[in-house]
Amino acid sequence: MEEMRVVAQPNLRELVAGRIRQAISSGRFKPGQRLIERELCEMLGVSRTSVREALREIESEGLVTNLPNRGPIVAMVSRETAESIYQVRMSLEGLAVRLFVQRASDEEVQALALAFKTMSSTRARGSSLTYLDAKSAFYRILLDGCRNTVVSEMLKSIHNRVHLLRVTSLSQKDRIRASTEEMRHILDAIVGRDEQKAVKLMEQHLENAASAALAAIDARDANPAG
Amino acid sequence: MEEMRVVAQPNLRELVAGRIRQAISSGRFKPGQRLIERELCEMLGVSRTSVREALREIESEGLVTNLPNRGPIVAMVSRETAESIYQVRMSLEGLAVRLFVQRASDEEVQALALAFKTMSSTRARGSSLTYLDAKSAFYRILLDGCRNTVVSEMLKSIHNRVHLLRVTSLSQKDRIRASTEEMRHILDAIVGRDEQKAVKLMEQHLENAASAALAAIDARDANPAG
DNA sequence: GTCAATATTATTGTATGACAGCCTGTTCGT
DNA sequence: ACGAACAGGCTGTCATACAATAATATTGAC
Repeated sequence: MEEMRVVAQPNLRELVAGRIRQAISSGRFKPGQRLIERELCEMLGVSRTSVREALREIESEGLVTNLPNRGPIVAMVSRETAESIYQVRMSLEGLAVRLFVQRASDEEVQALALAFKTMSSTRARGSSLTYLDAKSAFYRILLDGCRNTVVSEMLKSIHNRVHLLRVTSLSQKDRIRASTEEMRHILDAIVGRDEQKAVKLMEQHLENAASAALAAIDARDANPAG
Repeated sequence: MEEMRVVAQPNLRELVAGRIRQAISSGRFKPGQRLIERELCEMLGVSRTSVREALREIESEGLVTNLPNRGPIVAMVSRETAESIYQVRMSLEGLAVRLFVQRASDEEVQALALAFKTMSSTRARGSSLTYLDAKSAFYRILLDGCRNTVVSEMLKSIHNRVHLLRVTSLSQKDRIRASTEEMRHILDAIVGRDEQKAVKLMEQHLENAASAALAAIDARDANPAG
């Protein structure tokens, strides 16, 4: 047994989907922007077949909207949809945190604590990019520790859609600081294996996050500049 | 303005996806069965392009699993996955019922009551098919009344995956009766606009449903016949 | 006769080219 | 300036092709 392949090699289409996803999440492709198949093909050096299948996948994640006979555009998240997203997020992250407390090993809890530390220290220096990376790492550990692939998948999708908003954390420095503080408390509850408390704190945290995000959206929508 | 088209005409690929979905949900395609592209093409009279794109869509809903270089099979839901599905379902239907109580108009509540009546009466005569149809109708009203498209979409997907189990309601007659009784109480709470109670009852209901389903799965897995 | 090596086949994964149909913007006639 | 014909771009779908891979059948050794 030379090699145990655990991670299935991704298809070309998976790779393409990943690249497009990243371009959207990173803000390189902006909401409302058309995604023209030919351009994506040239940009990625693959055929329309692969691009189209990748787009179907991303579409079902809600990152892309398909206008009939017009083609795909980067999804534009309305205020209503944003509200819906946050409601679902609250519900599912509540579940996730509860499962994590119930199921995660002490090592996983420790890894989560470390990830939080990294996160809060990257916050100190500027570079909002690495802050988001650290936050992603934090969530990855949380979702893995749940041992529930369904909630994991759904929350990954939800998080991508939240990134699409790109109004939350970035715009309000105060909110980042408060958010980190809230997460510290959540972490404490997790470390103390206090299920109820962790869930409650997570829900409050997301309630606050939602308020901030929705306020930012309202500002955006009121502002003609977009 | 002769006609206000509200419902976008479905693409060919959407139609194909719908047909395949239906074939899976109805049990015509059984878990583990290979879905060979050529056969689907012939069966539906469309090209591989359309079939493949439809399969991508269904795959991301969890109804189909893609084996690398082997192609898609109807998803086989393991006990673990079933547990995960029910945990998520509990969480999201809790949210759904809460939103419905908060937001649904009196007309919608009444429609829900009617749908339940239909459901419980179809239960009296045999025909488990129409019972499931009536149950679908009930849920459609519930999800529409939520005014949260995100939870709606996710629960549709979850319900499809639950159908895939096909061990829940059908196998145990007692369970159907008890389930209907539980739903009656949920409905009562909804009609009374008692949010807390409705959510709690729904969670209990799904807890019971999960127990029954998991027990049936354990029986299935213990039985070599499959 | 059994097992390993090899050939065969079936099917996917991807690319290419084609074309009708739908939008959009433009030009042209009036 | 206003609406109608026109042109271009893009999607939606089909057909075809072919390499890569997995499953199956076949051969051959012992």
